[in-house]
Amino acid sequence: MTGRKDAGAAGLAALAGLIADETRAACLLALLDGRAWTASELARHAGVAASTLSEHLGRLVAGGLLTEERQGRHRYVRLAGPQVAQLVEELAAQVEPGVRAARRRTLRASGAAAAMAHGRTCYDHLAGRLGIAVADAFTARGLLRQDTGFALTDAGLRWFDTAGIGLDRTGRRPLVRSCLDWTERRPHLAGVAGAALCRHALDAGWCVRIGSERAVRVTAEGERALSALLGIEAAALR
Amino acid sequence: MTGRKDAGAAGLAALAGLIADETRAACLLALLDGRAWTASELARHAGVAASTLSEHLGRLVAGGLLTEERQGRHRYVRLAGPQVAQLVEELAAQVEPGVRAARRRTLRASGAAAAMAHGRTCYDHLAGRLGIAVADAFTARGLLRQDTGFALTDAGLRWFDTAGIGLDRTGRRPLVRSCLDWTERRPHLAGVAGAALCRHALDAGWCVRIGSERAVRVTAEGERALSALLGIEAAALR
DNA sequence: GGCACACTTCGGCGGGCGCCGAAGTGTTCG
DNA sequence: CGAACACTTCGGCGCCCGCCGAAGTGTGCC
Repeated sequence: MTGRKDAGAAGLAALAGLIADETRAACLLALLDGRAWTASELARHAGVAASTLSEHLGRLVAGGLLTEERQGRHRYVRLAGPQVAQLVEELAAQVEPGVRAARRRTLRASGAAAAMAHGRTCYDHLAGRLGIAVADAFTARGLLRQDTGFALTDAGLRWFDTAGIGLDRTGRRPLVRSCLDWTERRPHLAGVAGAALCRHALDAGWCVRIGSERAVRVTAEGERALSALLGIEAAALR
Repeated sequence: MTGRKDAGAAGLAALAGLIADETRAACLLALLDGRAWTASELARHAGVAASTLSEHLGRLVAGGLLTEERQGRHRYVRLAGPQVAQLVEELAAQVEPGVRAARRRTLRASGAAAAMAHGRTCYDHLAGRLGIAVADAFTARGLLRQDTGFALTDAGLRWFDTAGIGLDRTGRRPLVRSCLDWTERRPHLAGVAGAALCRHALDAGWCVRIGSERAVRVTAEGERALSALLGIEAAALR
């Protein structure tokens, strides 16, 4: 080692460099809703010209953070997978302590922020107070073990089975993973199980998306289901 | 939302920007050994002038990724905590797929790389084939559950107790966490338990550091202990 | 006290990157 | 077919950032 840099350093810097731009960061955060956005939607969201955003998308796709899907004159992009979502989440969670002051400044300037804190999706699973309530209920009922790590118990596996929520255990993705919540600073349920639960909650009408953002609202039917299946009191969701 | 960027985007970009420089990235990777380095050591390691590195350190400290400790005319820096190590690890793990080709090019150019793949520390816990062997042995003996997440079992807690390795469960840090291994692409044991085990392994002479890098070598005594306590065959460590 | 050493500050240089608007390509729709 | 639209490519501009060497500050050693 004559003083030259590590081979990995260049790769690490390049990957971080993809995120190290405010416009690209805004795109990645927007795409955390797990859906596909068009280039113009992202350009409007980020407040830059279409031509500028086109170049950004090119770099993000080339760097493997996004995948694209062309349909006619539209270019749809989405996060390349759960690993990318996890990466962005983790970076964002690390940022929060510093940004908290700013958030306090804006106070509850927007009702949108309040709705996000209340309940939202985090790529493909539930987050916010709703996500925390679910994770806590799982833990309290002995379905999820959080004291010595983060794993479903056998009772937890049975719960998914009896609830009729199938878990695909064939892939490489972990069955369950903890994901640090931005707003609550506590872990919620991610991984295959978290995604399956979220999908079921949306499909079964337990909660519905608010507007075009990531925020979700629990329906009356959802309150009944969460109370019956997990013992979550409706009050805890408000 | 008139088209202006999210408040979080600026923070995310700023954090990523700290890592998005090859010199700073090389420093962070070097500091993954969990020890404190002086500014000149890092400058030599990264191959830049002392003045250049001084500025980099200033930014990393200001950004909260490093903490510094002045001793006389030396400036010692280290990673600010396990969260930072985790962040860098995760980014680096994401990079690997792309860098693999390059690694294959250099082949086993350096024996140092082979030693690192064999066994090393990853901030404060064990990694490499050694780390994987330990995690696998834990799992095979029913001490660690990896199929439904990643958590110690009650038997696992007892194992630490009888081995005389204390676990501090008072802090905020999770007792156990999975950490994706760069070289093996499989999870190994991190968190409080991983750190305690690594510390014990070094203190008890189960393994020793090779040179000044992160690589470690299992001693004859270590082979006996790992065989007796975890049923790890010495052959699996070579 | 004087010298060696670790680190910091400063000015200056060069390169890279993000931004835009204008022009070009391909798609959809009337 | 022509107009509207989504996206891309290209020049050009300006700024920021990483680099260095030289000079300055503080510490430790003889």
